[in-house]
Amino acid sequence: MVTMREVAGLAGVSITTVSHVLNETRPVAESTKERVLKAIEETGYTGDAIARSLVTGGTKSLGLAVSLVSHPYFAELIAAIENEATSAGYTLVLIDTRDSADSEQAAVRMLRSRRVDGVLLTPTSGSAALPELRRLGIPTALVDRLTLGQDIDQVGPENVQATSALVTHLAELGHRRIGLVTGTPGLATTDERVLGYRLGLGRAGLKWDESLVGTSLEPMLGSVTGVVVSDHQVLIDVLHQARARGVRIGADLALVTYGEVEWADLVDPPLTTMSQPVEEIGRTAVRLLLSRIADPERPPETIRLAPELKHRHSCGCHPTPASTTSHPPERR
Amino acid sequence: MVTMREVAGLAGVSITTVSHVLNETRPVAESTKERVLKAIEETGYTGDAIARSLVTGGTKSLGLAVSLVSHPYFAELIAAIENEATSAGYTLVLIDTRDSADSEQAAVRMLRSRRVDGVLLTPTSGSAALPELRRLGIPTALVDRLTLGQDIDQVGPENVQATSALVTHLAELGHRRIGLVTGTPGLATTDERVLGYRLGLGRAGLKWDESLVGTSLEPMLGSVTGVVVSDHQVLIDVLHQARARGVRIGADLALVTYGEVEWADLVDPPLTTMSQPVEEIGRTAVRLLLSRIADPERPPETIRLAPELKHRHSCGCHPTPASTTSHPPERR
DNA sequence: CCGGACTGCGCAAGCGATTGCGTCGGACAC
DNA sequence: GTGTCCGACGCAATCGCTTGCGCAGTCCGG
Repeated sequence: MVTMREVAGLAGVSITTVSHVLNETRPVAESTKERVLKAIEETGYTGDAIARSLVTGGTKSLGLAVSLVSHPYFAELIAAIENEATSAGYTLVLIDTRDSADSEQAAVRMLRSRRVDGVLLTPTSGSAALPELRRLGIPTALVDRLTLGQDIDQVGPENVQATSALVTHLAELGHRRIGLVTGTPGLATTDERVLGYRLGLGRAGLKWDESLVGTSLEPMLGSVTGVVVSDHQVLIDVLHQARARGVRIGADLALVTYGEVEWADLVDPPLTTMSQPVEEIGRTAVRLLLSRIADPERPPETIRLAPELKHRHSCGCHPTPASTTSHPPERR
Repeated sequence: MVTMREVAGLAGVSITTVSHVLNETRPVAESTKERVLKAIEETGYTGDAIARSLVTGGTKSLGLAVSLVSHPYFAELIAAIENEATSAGYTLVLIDTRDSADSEQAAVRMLRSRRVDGVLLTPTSGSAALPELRRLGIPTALVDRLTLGQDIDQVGPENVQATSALVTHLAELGHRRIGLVTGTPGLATTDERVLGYRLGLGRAGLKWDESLVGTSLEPMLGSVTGVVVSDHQVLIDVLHQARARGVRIGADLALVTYGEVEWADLVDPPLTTMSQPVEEIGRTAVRLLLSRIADPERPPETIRLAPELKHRHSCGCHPTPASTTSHPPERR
């Protein structure tokens, strides 16, 4: 690698000067500056982030510790994060938490030893890494899966009201027995959606029935006329199960779902989905983290971004501008 | 951050000893070793990869420079790569090439300054970064998009024979006018698939017709009875276009496609796809890169992994064990 | 002609690790 | 008792950069 010493030699100055022209940290005579710049050009000098970090303390890098396997919007989210980070001059160090507390712990340790300036984390349930990060005062922002506490920066979708709205929609269409198929139990996101489901039930004057909630459609198949699917992963299962049982979505079973998938309008019937602002979540997370790095004393923020209902046909009603305000027929 | 000095102080030894017990680079008395380990435990010492790298030269990190936006299997690929890298003790530095030569150049510069031990690259067309990497002798492996030359390590799908097989399948079903809808022109992958398409045409005794090849289904809609879709991105467009025009896939138009998407069997009809061994591509790429890092003199390898035909219904034939060997009716 | 202010740079001390070389005891052979 | 060897460990240089301090000139007012 070409070092500052070489550049300095070529330009006939000290490495001090080279450093100063590079960082513009003190005035350098125009003519000298030019010589240095030329030398840099000639040698193809890139600088050594390692050495620089050693002395400055910062690394201009952010750790991204997420669960690669289980994140439905992973690609989009990561792209948004990468963009935002890069344009702020930060590099991303990616590491998979594998959705296990141990891996997560190891991942964070790794990031710590790599001295990242901040960590973007999608915590697993029972995360031990989170308290550790806080104890060490490492700037951290949570993405997508949030904690109940308000004492840390976090960004994620609004789940309670949104899920409630999904239930409400089905109820307004006349459904009285509405099921909920959830994703991985124990995750904050899952819990919140269950909560929203109950809320929606309550608002529609319907009663909670434990047998209508589960991680699979199968058990509730006979007893339900509408179903809310709370997770992308599980959506695919649900669709398979319905097909296997000959249940026609939209006709026999109204379905509304989380997971704005690219194929939502390619299946039959097109899926009515709750679409999350993934990109905005990613962007916001990075901003939050960067602003915390800049000012560690700033009070933590919890940001909930509202998802958007994409009204299509799987809920059983054909989307017309005012469809949800009409009085649908009573069912069952 | 807790440094080796603190640990050494606590254990009552020199930092030299701490370093040696950590790296097992020279024998240390059992009792001393224990004291050091205990001190490490107590302080929560993680080591400082930055400082370590400065002296050792290596960083135990790999740069992953891919196009985030345009990579269909991105999530899977990256997960595979992350896994393999992590289990080899390497960390991933992720950066988006944005599929532009300039961004790519900047990305690689960045990785260079971060002193990654090797680079995994999905080159853009007209990549300037590639020659630079080679000139500097930075270990590099190409993923997914390959170059024609054999003088660099690279892993990707086999495209020519696979595309040819797709065409052959349609031809065997009796189609005489078979179109090709391609992804981004100029990419090596696209070129290879076009080549495979011609090859398949030739094998079936069909003639190349320029008007049957393009990046959109629309123009060839009337004149074609079967179509090969060479890219995930474009597949969605094609499906939309077909739907908009009232063309029934499988019945009016036989379709075979690249892009083994998770929803392939959820649409109607289920899609016959060429499924790429994404995970294996990722794993292999990392292995190739690591082995190059270990032995820079090893001759470069080009590895093509064969995709697998997932036979479903969109090609117009119902998949039965021996369906492709039967004699289908002549069409058109 | 002198002193102070300013401009333009270089010296050298770190940053936190690794590692070649040395030192220091004690065991053992003679 | 002395020499040798070996096991167990510490000293200090080094990696490439940043940055506090200080020094040499120049310019200008008094």
